Amino acid sequence: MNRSTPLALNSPPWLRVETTMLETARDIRLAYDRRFESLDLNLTQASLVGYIAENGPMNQTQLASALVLGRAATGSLVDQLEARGLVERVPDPDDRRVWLVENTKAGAKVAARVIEVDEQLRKQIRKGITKAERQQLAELLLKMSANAIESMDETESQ
Amino acid sequence: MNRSTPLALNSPPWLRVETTMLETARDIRLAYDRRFESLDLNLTQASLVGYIAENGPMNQTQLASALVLGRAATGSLVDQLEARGLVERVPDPDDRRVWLVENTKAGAKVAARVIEVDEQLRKQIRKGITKAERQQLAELLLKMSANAIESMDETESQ
DNA sequence: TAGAGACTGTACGGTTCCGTACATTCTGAG
DNA sequence: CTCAGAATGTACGGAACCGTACAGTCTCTA
Repeated sequence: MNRSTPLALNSPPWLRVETTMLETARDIRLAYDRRFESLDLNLTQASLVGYIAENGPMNQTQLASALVLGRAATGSLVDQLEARGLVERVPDPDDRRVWLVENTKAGAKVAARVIEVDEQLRKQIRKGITKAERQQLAELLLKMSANAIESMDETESQ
Repeated sequence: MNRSTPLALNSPPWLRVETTMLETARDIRLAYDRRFESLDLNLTQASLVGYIAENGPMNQTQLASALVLGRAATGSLVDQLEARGLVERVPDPDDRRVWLVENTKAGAKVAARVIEVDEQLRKQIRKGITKAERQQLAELLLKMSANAIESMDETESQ
């Protein structure tokens, strides 16, 4: 046991389930980061490389929306990966504004490992949880997401 | 519809449920931040004030662990709130190293609003979700959390 | 065939948090 | 009593993002 935080149970009373989720998300992100450390990547970087591997070259705006990041952050992310020779920017022949980001050979190799690692870890995280439960979980999450977004829309118009 | 990101469904294929959760957590945090904007607080600040209101004065290390934050971050959080007159540091009579952080009168007032706002938003986020579902959701989350942490412990010893 | 408006990527400053190192203070073993 | 080791809060540098502003391109309408 090398963890000071004793799990979400004795957490702030507000946010109950909500807090639990925030913390679970944090734990999962951390687990992924740890796992990708051996590849010298964090979760975001790994996602980018992996995403390109599965969906082909793509411009930065598309990447940003896929990764749920801003365009600026995505740009600097690509900078980092490009500096390390994992991806490269090639001009889009149809639009001189955009770069198509694609994996280099090295990047493709890393991407394969990324996908492997993801599958492994995902399996571990899902241990003891049935497919039906997962499905229900996903539904609830989406519902909460939608509710949260809806609540923001309301607040805006005040 | 004022949202560019079309929800988690068309997100990176890896991390499926996991990604959905990461994003849901992000949405919820955002919704809280938005909601607390009217009090000029973000979720973290609000949590601190609210937590003290319900649990009484407390030193920073305790606060840090309750908020799942580092001690340094907690310190600067208290700085901010102290500068705004919402909390104050009083010396602990039993230990000259520690400050007891407590709400000022203004802080207590804000805390009451925080708790209200939390209750409201929580209700909205839970719309269409039964208590049983919430309970199951919490269980699944805790299980995933535990799995994630366990996976990190393993990785360490390699 | 302009020219307004939308879109793409980048620059920059700001925020929130982490991790490490540090001075101060407490605590317990001898 | 003393002194090593633990704990508390702070200082500082760094990472990851956001949001805004901007220059360069495209695109569509008149």
